Amino acid sequence: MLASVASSSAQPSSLTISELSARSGVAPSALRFYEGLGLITATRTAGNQRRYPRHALRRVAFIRAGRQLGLELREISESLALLPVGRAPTRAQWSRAARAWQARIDAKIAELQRLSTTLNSCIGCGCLSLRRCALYNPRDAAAELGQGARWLLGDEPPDPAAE
Amino acid sequence: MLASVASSSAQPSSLTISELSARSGVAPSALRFYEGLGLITATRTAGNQRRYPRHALRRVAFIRAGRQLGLELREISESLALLPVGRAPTRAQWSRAARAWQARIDAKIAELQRLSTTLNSCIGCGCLSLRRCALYNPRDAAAELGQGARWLLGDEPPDPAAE
DNA sequence: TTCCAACTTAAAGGGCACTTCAAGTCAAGT
DNA sequence: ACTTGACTTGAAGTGCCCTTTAAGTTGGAA
Repeated sequence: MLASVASSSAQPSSLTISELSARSGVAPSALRFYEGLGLITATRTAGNQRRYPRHALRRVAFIRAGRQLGLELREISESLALLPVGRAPTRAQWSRAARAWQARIDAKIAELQRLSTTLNSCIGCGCLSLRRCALYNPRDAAAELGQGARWLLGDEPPDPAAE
Repeated sequence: MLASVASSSAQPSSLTISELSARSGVAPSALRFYEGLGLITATRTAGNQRRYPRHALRRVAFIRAGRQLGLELREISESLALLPVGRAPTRAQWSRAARAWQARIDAKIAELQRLSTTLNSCIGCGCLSLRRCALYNPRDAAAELGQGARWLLGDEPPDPAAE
């Protein structure tokens, strides 16, 4: 079962696809899929089976982190391009790659916090007007309408016609 | 062009699908799709065209916010069930619905911050070991390995065999 | 009345990220 | 040698979220 080649001890110098799958938590089919997209690479044995260098694990972890972040594989692929394929990244390389993600994470968090405060303010002020609530006009609500009556709960202040 | 029925003034009492589309930023096809899933509803004119009450805009905004959050339409549908279909929500109803989202937003932010600190620590300490880096074993890395040598950059400390 | 833009439907298509399947090959133990 | 489990491929299937298309109807202005 152990497909380790040389060292029978703790760390095999290369991983089979099922080993990489087990250690990364990513299905073999997904790993093949990633390979098809060029996100990871593998060498082949004489019998045409894939063997992954250990640092493929890093790439896969990177991919999963990106997916979790909500990025598409194409975008992940671009960030991944900052890391060397055949060997472990240098500290500088890793730093560059990680920093690229950092920006996206920060943006994502900021976006969520904006949504959060918007929702909170909707609760707090009871502002359920279609025209005034920031939820409806996310990008320009605050700027566009600086003042105006503050009616609660109803969609509109005049026009009591119900439907 | 204006499909407003009664009031020719500022706010039509109901919206055509293209009006709702324009005001929500969601394509008509998506609105029909949402309707098929029961996320929004519309009355029909004598000629079978959809007419949306103005507060449909709120529902659509809610849906988009949820999508932005990364939720599936099925989950959004559940939260949406807290809001009344035929009229504007009361403050209490809105509060309940919004609070449900708040929890998810908070969780998502926490998750992103975890990823952020993980990446940062990887850069800071230069920890690129496959076995030690939190990126590889997100859930148990910190717990599993409390001590050990701190080698930098290489995948492994012994076993200098390259491939 | 005539015209055209906007609307209707059902069905098919598309992008993404995979998974599943079928049919076969490889590796390793007995 | 044989068996069994892990591997290989390409193609098709899946789930989600829509979009596009085709063919026809409606609504409002000229």
